[in-house]
Amino acid sequence: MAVNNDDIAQLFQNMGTLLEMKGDSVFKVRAYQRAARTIENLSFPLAQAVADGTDLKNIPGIGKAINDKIHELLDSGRVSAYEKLVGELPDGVLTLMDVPGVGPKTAMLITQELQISTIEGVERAVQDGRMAALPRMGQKAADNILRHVKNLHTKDQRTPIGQALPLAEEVISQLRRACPDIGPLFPAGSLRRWEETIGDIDLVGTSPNPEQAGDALVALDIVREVVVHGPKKTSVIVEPGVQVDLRLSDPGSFGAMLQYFTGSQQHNIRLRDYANRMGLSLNEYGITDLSTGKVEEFPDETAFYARLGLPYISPELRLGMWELDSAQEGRLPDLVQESDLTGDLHLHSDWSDGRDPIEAMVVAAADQGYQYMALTDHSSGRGIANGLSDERLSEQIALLRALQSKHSIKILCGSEVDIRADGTLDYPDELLAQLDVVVASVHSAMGQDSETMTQRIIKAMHHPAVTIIGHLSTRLIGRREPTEFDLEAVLQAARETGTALEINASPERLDLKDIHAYRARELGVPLVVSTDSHHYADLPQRRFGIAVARRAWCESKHLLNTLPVDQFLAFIKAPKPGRLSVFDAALARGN
DNA sequence: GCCGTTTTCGGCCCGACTGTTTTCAGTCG
Repeated sequence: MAVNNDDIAQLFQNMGTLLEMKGDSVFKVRAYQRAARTIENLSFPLAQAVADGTDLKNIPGIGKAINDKIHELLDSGRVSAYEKLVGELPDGVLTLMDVPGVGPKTAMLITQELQISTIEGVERAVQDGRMAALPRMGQKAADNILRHVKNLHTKDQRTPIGQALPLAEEVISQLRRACPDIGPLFPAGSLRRWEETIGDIDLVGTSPNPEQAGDALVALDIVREVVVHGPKKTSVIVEPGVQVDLRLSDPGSFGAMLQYFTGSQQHNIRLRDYANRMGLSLNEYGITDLSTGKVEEFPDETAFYARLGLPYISPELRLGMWELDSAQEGRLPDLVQESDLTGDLHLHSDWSDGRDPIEAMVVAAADQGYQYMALTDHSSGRGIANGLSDERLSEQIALLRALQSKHSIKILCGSEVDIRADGTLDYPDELLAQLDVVVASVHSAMGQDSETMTQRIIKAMHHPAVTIIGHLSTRLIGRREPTEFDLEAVLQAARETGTALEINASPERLDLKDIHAYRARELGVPLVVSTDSHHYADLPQRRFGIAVARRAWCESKHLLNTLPVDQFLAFIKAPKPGRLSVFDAALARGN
């Protein structure tokens, strides 16, 4: 079986944990954890890189020892040092770490003293009093463990950003009503970095009276449970089971606070390491000159980074990967923004499974400030989505052409055509040829093996009418796993055939995902951010798609639908694969 | 285990909070 990056990252994460349990150097532990974080954020598969002869030691955080272990894993399917560690430690220690509040030390204590290796065993040990009797334990600590175990059953760990962001906005609005003297108040953490799923909601703001604001948070009706409540930090669980952390500062030091709580942890570790070498120390209150002990405060992040001799680094880039090196060298990308989009190329109406009439979608697109839009209802193979028959599509094309005279926005005739299991499309070629934009998507036979799925998608890309491949992996975040396919081969084919790939902005999809979009950009594949709107009110969801593009280090020029309408039309009117030259020319000009 | 505008050896981010503790260990982010 192929070993993917997530498998490798998990192995190193476990190695770090096991070493920590053994009491090994915390720096060694951190090295493994850093390598794990880096590997899960890589845009390319390590297995492929090794096969191509890439020196992995060029990747930050990977040195000789970890490089050797990766090679050993890829060659033999196992890592002897890891197996030895697992053998030395009690069974179940890693399992117990799944319980929040149970770290390496507690997991070791429980497994060694009570010979417990399962979550169920932990539950029983709390109930019969054995847990509380352990050294450095007590009734309260034991009860807390039980509470977390119970939560494990009810709540699955991470919240999709599409749910977390509105929830954060609701908590902010309620907190403001309850405590009007709060100043600026923003989501920080993974939400501000626009990660596709959120562990907990970090809120950061300013207040003349932070303790009062914490009290107000605890008292909100939506709060189900208080986790911690101290003078500087308050954490609660709100309905429907998401943790919210609140930190407040003086306006004068807000920049340091926001930077600190935006993270990521790896970004902050690297930034502090960098600062230390300048004789500076960073914390959430400011920057301390280590030689004088003097603390400088910063009202905003731009000033904070500037004190370190760095340009502002956008939160979407703060992963502790390559952003610091790029910042030092002045090579940070000028990231694409929502306002750069010139059109939406994936919109449904009530002709198929959308909720609104065609004209409502046209008006909504014009309201976004777009120069063009493509209506792309489903093809007939989507029986359940009320897909359009050949006749109804012909009828719709005629209607759209007629509608154009009433609107200044360019209306493009399109379709979201099914890619059938064998890679053929759901409409005859003559009909497809009449369309301006064809989004070809997989909606069926998602269980195909990787080789079949890869060939199926590539075959669709070779079709002269196919403009864009829609939601490539078909995943639904937290609900449906992505299909299996060879990303590198698909990206290669996209480039060769002049086919664009969609970043589907619907927050339940976000497909391409960030690291795949990153790889696509690296390989010069034209990308599109479309909303797949089924309702006129869905068009603003482009913000989620733009966030993915930004996390992929995309500038405006990397997206096809930032082109002015005349250039975009030139692209779709040119035959494949030569149309790529239109995109490449824009890429070279940098617009 | 990784890394280097001062180093191939000697460093390695930083603080809040809880629970069990009379001064701190463990966990989290």
